Amino acid sequence: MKLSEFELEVINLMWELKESTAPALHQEICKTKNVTYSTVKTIIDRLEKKSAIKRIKNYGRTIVYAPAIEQSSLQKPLIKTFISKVCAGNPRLLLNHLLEDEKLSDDDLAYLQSVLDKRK
Amino acid sequence: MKLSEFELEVINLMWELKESTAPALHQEICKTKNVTYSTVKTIIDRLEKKSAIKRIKNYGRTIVYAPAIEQSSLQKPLIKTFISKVCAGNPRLLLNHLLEDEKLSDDDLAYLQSVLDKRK
DNA sequence: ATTTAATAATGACAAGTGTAGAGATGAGTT
DNA sequence: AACTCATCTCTACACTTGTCATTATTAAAT
Repeated sequence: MKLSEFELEVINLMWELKESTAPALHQEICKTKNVTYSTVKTIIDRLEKKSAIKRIKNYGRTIVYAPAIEQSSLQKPLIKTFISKVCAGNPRLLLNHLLEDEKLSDDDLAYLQSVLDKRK
Repeated sequence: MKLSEFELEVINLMWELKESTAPALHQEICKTKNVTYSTVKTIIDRLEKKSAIKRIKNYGRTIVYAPAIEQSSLQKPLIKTFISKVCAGNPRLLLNHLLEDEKLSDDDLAYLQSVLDKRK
């Protein structure tokens, strides 16, 4: 399955919220981008056509959607592709960004350390 | 600047090779994908129009191209976007892939260790 | 029961992308 | 000088993507 950037943005919200509606997602997205309800709904429709999300119930006429695929099932191939395409043979920058800008949990750090120990 | 996936693939080769020609790049890409010379040349033309690569000389009629932008100038924003879009708040999988599948140099590992030490 | 305001469905369009064929052109070969 | 083959240039086309307007529909308010 291949999702566009915008589709990815929407399904990410969906994973975060567990379930949501078109009006709610529109509001959420409007915090960062100025797009109409129509635009967001189109993306939702496309996600549905791709079977990435599904309708689970209704509030009045409002459709409630939920993810139909797992986050990791999308992440894995994307990560592989990204690293090979963007960081081809030179992962240092990525590493750097991860360590400096992302908030790694203590758990993540401990994991990192354990891997490093093994490598020695 | 925004490059498509295919454009990215080609300019990555270019960074690796320092300079190259359409026929050479075509051959290289054919190792993994079955595309015609025309297709590859179109991508090269688009990269040129976007000023991502430039002509530096000729061998006979064959044009030699070289990157016109730095690898890191593209990587940085892409990495930021990617992590926020794909790994939204959950960088563990990415970390994992980096550590397990990518060949990190000793230098990279030492760097990692030094960052970890500082965090303690 | 009517009206209204919100939500959904449909259709559309320009730009970008992957893909390639056809024709021009010229460097090297005979 | 003529020819040929590799390479370049130009054009094209279907598909995806971001974007939205319009129209249909119906729950809720009057």
